[in-house]
Amino acid sequence: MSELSHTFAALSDPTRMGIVAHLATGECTVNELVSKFELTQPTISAHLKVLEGAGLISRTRRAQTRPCKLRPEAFKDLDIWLERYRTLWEGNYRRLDAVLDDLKADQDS
Amino acid sequence: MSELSHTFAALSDPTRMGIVAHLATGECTVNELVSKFELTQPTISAHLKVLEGAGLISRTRRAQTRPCKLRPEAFKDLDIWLERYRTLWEGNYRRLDAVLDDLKADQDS
DNA sequence: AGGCCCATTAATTATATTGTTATTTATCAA
DNA sequence: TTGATAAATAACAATATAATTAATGGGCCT
Repeated sequence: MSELSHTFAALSDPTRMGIVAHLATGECTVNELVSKFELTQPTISAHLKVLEGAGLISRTRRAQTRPCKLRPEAFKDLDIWLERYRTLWEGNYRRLDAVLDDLKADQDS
Repeated sequence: MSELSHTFAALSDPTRMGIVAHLATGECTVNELVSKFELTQPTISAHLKVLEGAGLISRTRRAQTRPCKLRPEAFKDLDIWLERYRTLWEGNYRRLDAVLDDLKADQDS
């Protein structure tokens, strides 16, 4: 149910990629991101909403702030998707059977 | 110069994800894709243009047809990007040093 | 309660995306 | 050269995205 196309859409904006890269260093609040990227605060909030909707980040409440952090599961899902294509550039020393099964399943759907 | 955000944008459309999945089975022409996805030929052509612009596919000329195939380098680039985040969900048995170096480089830019 | 700070929501604008139909270009084959 | 087929381009409509400013909501102080 994770709708990977939403994840890709969320990552298709350079600002959001930047936010994600920044969050890789650890949690941070909206205003911290506002001062890092030269955009207004509502713009940053909108980007965070997209990232959250795609499952790339999660948010909590701490006093007045709403710190966000990366959601590992989203990245794991990306890796699983990419796995299908790994044989394109790597020797096929990984699970080629799984790749073929996936493709078969796609054709049935 | 590979502009990963373009790659993500290209993959953010379900039709284009479908095209990519289909191309994983091998080369195919525009019309083959038209009959697989229920969209008009110009629409498919437009999608292919986006995928080509993002470097995800390459195209050749064979008689009247323009077969397309996946470009492994694009997927490799995705994997390299994802590498930074792998420590989020895996034990950090991979190149943690490289991850930290990357983050440092980002902050300088 | 009143003020301050962090963040969201509303309204608006400009631009990009995705699809359509109609037309054009290009290659093959007779 | 003519006709057929493959694909690209043009013109256009509908919707989505990303940014802004202005207004609102909510938690923390004294």
